[in-house]
Amino acid sequence: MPELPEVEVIARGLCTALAGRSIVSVEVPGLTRLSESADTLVPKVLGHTVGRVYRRAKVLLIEMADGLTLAFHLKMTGRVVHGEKRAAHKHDRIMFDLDDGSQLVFSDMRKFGYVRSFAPGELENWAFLQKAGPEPLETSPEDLADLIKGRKAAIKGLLLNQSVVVGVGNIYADECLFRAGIHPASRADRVSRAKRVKLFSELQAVLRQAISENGSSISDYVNADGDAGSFQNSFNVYGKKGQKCPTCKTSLEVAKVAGRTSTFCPKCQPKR
DNA sequence: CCAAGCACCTGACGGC
DNA sequence: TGCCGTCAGGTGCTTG
Repeated sequence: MPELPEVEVIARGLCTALAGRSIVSVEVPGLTRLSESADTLVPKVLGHTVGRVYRRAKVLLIEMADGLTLAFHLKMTGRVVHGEKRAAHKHDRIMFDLDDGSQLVFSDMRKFGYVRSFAPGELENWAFLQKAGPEPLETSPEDLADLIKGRKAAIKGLLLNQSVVVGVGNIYADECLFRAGIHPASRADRVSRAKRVKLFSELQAVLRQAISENGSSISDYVNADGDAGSFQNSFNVYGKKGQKCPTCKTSLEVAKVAGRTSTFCPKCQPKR
């Protein structure tokens, strides 16, 4: 999926494209899993005008002028694309026709993603957001470092844990651990505070750079205009098992950490 | 409380 | 070719 940078890029693109547009009709082709039935979702959104589009954690939020909010979680393969009205494609889940003739399409090959609606004021009561940790780009590296102080879990698992800090997935976890020189399986309580601060500084840098490069496209991700990102060209380690470390030329290795494939340099990211 | 493992889905790819 | 196992950007639930 789209991690924080990808959802942020989609949200920024949609905010410009959708603000002021109203929803004139909704199609639900091959529906499999909305969090509520199309019968109740569709009437709620018809006729509403988009106020703004933004992101919280990895969730894309389309807020209508009256406060009604649509929340999209893209999970692994979800896409939200705005463009000219077209016929439904194979994995399209819900299509919103807008008053200027354009169309917003949510598609999701693996069907893990979902769309749900919140009445004005209800969003803040959503359990998913209530248990979500802080935004990594709106919190100091020092404060983030202190959040995992003393934890015995693998540091990568904590990066991926959305109740610790939001927005980080497998790509950006591996990339910031490499930049900070920390082995993904290191217990957080065995990593010095200076190293932890370094880790979150690097996390911020990598997220900001990824946003500026339109996100990372492995196979599914495209932005709101349907275009791929380019940050995948800047990966140091993610998906590069067996290739040479860009710093020391050692062959990159993989390990399962917190259930996820983790690629790292055994020399630059020593386990201790 | 924490962490691990599996479940949810479809498709792509590599090995035989 | 085809079948089978493995893997994939995430999260939620169950189990220990």
